[in-house]
Amino acid sequence: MEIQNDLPKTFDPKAAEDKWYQIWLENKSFKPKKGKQNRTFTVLMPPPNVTGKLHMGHALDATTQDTLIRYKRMKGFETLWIPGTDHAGISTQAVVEKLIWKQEKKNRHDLGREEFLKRIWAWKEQYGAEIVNQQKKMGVSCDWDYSTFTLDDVPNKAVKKFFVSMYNEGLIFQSDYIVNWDPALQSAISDAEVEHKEVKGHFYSLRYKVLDAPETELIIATTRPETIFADTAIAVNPTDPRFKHLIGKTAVIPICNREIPIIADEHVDIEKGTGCLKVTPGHDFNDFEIGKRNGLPIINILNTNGTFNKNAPEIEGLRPKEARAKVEELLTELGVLVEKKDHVHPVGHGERSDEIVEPMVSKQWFLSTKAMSEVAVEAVEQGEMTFYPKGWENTYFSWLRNPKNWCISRQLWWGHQIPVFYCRSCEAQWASEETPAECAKCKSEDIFQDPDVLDTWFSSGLWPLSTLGWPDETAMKEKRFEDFYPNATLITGFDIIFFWVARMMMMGTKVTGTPPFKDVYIHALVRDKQGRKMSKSLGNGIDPLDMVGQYGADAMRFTLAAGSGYNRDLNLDPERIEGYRNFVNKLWNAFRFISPYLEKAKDELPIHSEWHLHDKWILAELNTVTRSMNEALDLYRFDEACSEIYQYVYEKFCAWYIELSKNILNGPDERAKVLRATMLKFCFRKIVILLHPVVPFLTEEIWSHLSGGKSLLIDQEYVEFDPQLENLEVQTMMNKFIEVTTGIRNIRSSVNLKPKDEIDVKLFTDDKKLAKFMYESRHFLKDLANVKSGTIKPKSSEKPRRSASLANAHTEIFIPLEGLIDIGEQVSRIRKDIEKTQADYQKVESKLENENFMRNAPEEIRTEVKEKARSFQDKLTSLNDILASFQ
RNA sequence: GGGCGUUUAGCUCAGCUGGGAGAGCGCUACCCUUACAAGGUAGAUGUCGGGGGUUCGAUCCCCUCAACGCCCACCA
Repeated sequence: MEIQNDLPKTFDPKAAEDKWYQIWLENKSFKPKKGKQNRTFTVLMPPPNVTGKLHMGHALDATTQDTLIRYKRMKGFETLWIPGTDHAGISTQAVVEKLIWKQEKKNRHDLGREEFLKRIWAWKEQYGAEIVNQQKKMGVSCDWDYSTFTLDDVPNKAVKKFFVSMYNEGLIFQSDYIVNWDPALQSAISDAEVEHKEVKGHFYSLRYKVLDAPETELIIATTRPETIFADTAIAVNPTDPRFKHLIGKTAVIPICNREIPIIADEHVDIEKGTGCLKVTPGHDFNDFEIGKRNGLPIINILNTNGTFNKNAPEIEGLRPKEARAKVEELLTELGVLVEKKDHVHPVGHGERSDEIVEPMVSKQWFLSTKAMSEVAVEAVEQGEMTFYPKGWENTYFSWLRNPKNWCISRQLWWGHQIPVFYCRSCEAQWASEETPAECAKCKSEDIFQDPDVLDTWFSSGLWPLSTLGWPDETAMKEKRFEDFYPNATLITGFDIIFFWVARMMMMGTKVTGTPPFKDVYIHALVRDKQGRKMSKSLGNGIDPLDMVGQYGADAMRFTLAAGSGYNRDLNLDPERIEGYRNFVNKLWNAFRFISPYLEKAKDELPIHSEWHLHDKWILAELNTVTRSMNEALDLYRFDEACSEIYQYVYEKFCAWYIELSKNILNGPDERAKVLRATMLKFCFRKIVILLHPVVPFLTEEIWSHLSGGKSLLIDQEYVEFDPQLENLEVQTMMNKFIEVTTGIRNIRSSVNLKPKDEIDVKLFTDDKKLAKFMYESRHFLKDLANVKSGTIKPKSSEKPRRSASLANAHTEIFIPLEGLIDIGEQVSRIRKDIEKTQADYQKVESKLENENFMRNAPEEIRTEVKEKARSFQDKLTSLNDILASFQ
């Protein structure tokens, strides 16, 4: 049969991708539409940072979310997927500062706040647009009209509204408190932004003099000798017998010779170090607490850039590393350095700058999260919000059950400026959503706004609200806040469970009383094929757009979806994308095969009685895969959904159904031809519907042919399980048919028959239904295994001698080739099979002989095992007969 | 120091409530067979990390050891 076909042999993704994306946009397919579910389904895209280009993690975000949203849309939910971008305070400011320094050798202070912000906005416009462009290439079906940037008007209002209300409630407060100070950024950062890394340092033991007890010397161990200038006490444990008598006495700090009290504090660990702790309330978190408990003064010895100030005159102007060397030198000179040994210990580093963070006391804004975090924990405990996979709730809990005040102020320029105002005349301080013209108290016009900006995650925490218009009533109405809040599912990576998920839960629940989403699906982290994190320094990053260009968006999406289940790593090998590109192309070619028959095909299925056994089978299998896919997608098992449909398309549909159809489509029976064409079309429509959420472009392209261009696939209803299509009997029959056919091919291969060599096959089976079906299928066997002639008889019939042969549980297959085959080879092949079957048989037989098994195992299992034993026995009998025929 | 996770075919991984070890890629042989060589047919490969326990039965449950990875933690 020569097929006249204008369709190209390989699918060209490029043309289809741009074309269909444009059409979907024009058709407003991404906009929410009421469906048969009469329910909304909202997904919030984690807004990418405007720092640069998208990476594979974003592609995974996009793929899983788009798959979910297309699936739910087709299932009849009124879906809304909200895109957006994040200003990413520190990151973006740092990137732009670096760029300006490189190009103009100017820092932000040289430019001034206004000019510098102008530059960042220009950067944002450029990269924001590029991000959107990249997302479109991946096929994301989000509602672009909802697109929001964190510094837009409404999010600004949200931030101010929340801040002011928390300020007035007393939950946001300003305090001189010890914070993580990043000297590179010259800003405070939050606990969550500090990474602890193991650092090689030294343990210094210093000798202190004690006044009124000249015979006593205290030995103090420290890793940071340079901080002695800020010490305001020595602490010992109140129960420590070694030092009890010294409590209340005075010690003298070497170098600066300042006198400090020896105090008692529970915090001091008797076992650790020497049992004596130098207390530095200005530059250590624990010491700060000790200082508060004991009313100690605080001394700050650092400048904001990380150098030492005049409070440490001997090392003024030096950086900590140099200062340490200098202090070591001085201590040695004084003879008070008793010991110095190597010591590995964890040191906090800034997440963005990678600089050592210096604890420092400074005036910052804090949000008290204690009450909010309790509510956020409860929401998950009571099932109002569920993590998929469930294990991640532990991570979430561990963070929220140990709440600390969140330092929300940053000494940066790029971000939401803190809406707190000060009066120079009367020193009043107040928070306001509107920018005031005068002091709220004394009406003076000499007022100014707090120069700091808020932590980026402050606005991120309000994202589910602000993207739907909150708190602007007009915007909320327009964006249908009531209908779309709360979100259905949040999809994101585990690295931001603390930063983002926890904060959204706290803040969203605080404002509305309802958690911002019902499900949180945590996807894996994309790594390279060796499992290493993709990073610039390793140069192992894969650019999603490169992959789209090389293999097509569909192939990349399928690869990412196929790798997304409940795993925490996704090791991506570009070869896998190539493999799935081949799958996409396979589907295309299956369609090419069908396309000439589409004209003949009817749109409605004929009545059931006309269906061929093949038809019943392929529909039953389709039904099975439909159920699996629905179940898998409902549980965010994208990997299972993909493997189910992959298997169906490749094995069931292409390898068997299409191959079996050729005979009919080439045959003389016109009615059968129409029926088969109709069936092929029907199944193919279902296949592309099932696949569309993962593989949107190719399926839409094929749909345009299947539907005659009358409708869009994106708008179709998803396939649902149909109990009427179940047909276990037919599936069993086809499995036997496939076994026999494969058996014949197996024999052919074992005796090196060429595909062109026609054969005569003698089948022996006692399964009458199978015998009948095999007989009816004789023409198909010609196509499938080049069988020219054959017979089917009961097993008791006389069998050919010395033939190439094989047996399974139900059928013995003989290909008479006397004189053409190597008898020895055949005999050894049969013997090997006997051995294996014998072993299998003995395994199950021993179970049946085991009294305990027969007594304890459930009926179901016993029957199953008996069934197996019988089939192994049947196969053995047949194999032994065959072996005998060679004697 | 605390917590979590991983360990199954050469590679990447699946294996859902315990009941004859799977997929994809790769590999081998043969085939340009009339949708597809980005293809077809057939095939090889596993002490399911080690040890113990529960059970009629363990890749799956419990204990223990080991290796690797991640997160958290006050830098004495």
